[in-house]
Amino acid sequence: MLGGGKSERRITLAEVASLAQVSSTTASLVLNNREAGIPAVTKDRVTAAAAELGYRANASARALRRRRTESIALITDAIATTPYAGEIILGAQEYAWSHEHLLYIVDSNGSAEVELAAVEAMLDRQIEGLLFAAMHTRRIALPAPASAVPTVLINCFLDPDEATAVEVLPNDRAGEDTATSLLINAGHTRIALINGDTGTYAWIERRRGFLDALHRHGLQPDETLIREGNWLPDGAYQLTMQLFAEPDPPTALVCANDRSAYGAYDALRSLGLRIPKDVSVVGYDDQEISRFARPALTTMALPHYELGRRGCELLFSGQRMSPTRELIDCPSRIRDSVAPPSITASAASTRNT
Amino acid sequence: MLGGGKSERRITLAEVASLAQVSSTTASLVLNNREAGIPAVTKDRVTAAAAELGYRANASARALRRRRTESIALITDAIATTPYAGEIILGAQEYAWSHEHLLYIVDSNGSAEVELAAVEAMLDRQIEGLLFAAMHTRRIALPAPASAVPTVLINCFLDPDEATAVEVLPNDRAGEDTATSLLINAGHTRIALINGDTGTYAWIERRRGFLDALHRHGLQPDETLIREGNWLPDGAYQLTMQLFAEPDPPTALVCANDRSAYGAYDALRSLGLRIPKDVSVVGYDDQEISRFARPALTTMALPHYELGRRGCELLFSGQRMSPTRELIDCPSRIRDSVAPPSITASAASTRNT
DNA sequence: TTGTATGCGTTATCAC
DNA sequence: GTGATAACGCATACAA
Repeated sequence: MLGGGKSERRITLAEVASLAQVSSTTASLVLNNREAGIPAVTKDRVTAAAAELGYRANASARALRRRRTESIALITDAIATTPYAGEIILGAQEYAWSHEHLLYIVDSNGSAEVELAAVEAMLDRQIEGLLFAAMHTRRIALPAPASAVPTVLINCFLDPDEATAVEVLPNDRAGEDTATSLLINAGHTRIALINGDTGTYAWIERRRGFLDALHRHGLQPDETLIREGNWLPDGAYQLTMQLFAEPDPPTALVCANDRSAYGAYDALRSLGLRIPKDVSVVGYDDQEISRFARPALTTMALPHYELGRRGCELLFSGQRMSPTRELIDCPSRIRDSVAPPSITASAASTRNT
Repeated sequence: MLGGGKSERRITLAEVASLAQVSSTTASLVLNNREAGIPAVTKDRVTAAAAELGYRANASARALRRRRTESIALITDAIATTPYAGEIILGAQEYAWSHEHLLYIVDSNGSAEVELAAVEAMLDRQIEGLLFAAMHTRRIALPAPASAVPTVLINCFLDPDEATAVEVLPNDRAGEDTATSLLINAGHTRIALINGDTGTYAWIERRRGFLDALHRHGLQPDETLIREGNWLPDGAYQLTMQLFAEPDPPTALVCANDRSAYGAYDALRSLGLRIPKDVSVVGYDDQEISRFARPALTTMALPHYELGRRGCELLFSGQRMSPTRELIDCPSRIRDSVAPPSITASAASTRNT
């Protein structure tokens, strides 16, 4: 398999040296910019010879000798399921590239077995660092051999008990705080939270952020306005219908993800309520289509690219990797789904009480 | 940068051989399953020693010697901009993995300079094959050095003049034919095409497929029903409004991409037309949100994963790579946006003539 | 059946 | 300043 292409043998350092009439030692010195005080003439002869022959160092030989491969690896779960999460890869790759490193990538599909095998395959290849990334923020376990090499976790984290790695996570808490504050600053006081399933990082942190915002603005959270769906439009649709069937409905909805916001949109529309005139809505995740929704959805973006980039940066920073958790802010995407509460809507809701 | 991890020195073959009390030759033979007629006892001693020490071959040394790295590279443009296009990476990576190869990845961001540098960096590392992938189907140019190694183009193609590579592309033509046929089989005869900008592969092929379907079913294409937008909702919105402002409007819309379909949805909704009761709509691309749209959009999926996988498979197949173009079918996603034309709608359109 | 010797291409050591 | 020479870890031709 994988037979060869135009296999012209590659030029070796020895050939360059020979053409330049120096030893390969000198050639190596020159081509690696080891300022060992080599006269310019010699230098020029070597570089000229290298250029003429189109010499490029054999990375395998160099790696064997130097014990450095200038490669790192990124191990992910389920790349494909999350649109735009691929930007994590991009961020990591671009940072690595800008530091003369290349990136290997393996998607484990969530299989611990594959993860382990992948780490071993990478270590065999003498990679210099390891990046683990999850497409949805979640807890993971590190394959044991990973400890042989600096490791950074991107959008995932270890069991706090054995938290022994550098972690980079989106600041969902601050993000939902921001989103909620958008509503509060617009004048809303009865704000519902449509969350997803219980237990995940996003669920916990976004809920916290929601409550943070209320508290900071001196608003009492109303537990009856905090609901749990399934992160999907249909769940949010149901919840929205319920919320507005009850007395004193909210004037604004914090949907913990965009998909839920779409469900809420549908529900509100079928109730004859206008967005944002009658009800304001914010989402989370900034899915592509949110920009095109009508009205365009105000939401928080996940900093996928930045997570990948920063994770890689931390890996390269090479400080003796004291276990830390770094939070990356989620930028807001302010669009058209938020407005001040309408008199009538709030009056109506008051009347219903 | 990138200082070390727990740098326990790795076990070498020599150490295994020494523990097993054989020469490194024998150890090598055993561990590489070279059935050179080595007695089971010796074999066992070696494998036991290797296991005990946790020996794993140094891939750099092996690559230097064998001249094979068991690595390939994927060079992409703009991974991030297309949701789900990342599946190309996944498909390629999984196929490579299942054949004991690892995948390097570089995103060139469309820069020819980066592409060239990437190819050279990859060749330095003695990769065995090269994959080029574009996130939107398009023509690309291959950096010259790429010819040193087998190369496959995924979702992109060369200038036909110098078509000298293996190409794997989505069969947009057959796909749009299928989509259009869905409408025709439902009974529609006045079908409009809302296409994107002029000139791209998708534009050309989807248009062809649309016409193919009409012809095959004995329908005369009506040029006034073939419109060009901008692949975006707003363009499709305008076009839809125009189409339905004219006499004898269509009863069904073939939108050449899902985003256009969303724009059409909005336009139809604002015209008070119901989907699919009054007007049927099909899209193309199967964006995530199409599943959640109301009604759920019938559309064609791009076979990203399969493109990546098949591309990699062709690379490995290693046939002397005669330049070929292989088309991968786009699976249909049949949902709720297609229905037979309503009597009133078709009656109305006839009346208007 | 197994071991010795050599080379893969590069870099490091240490003379000159 | 420059050049032999050895060594990185492994695989193989050849010898025994």
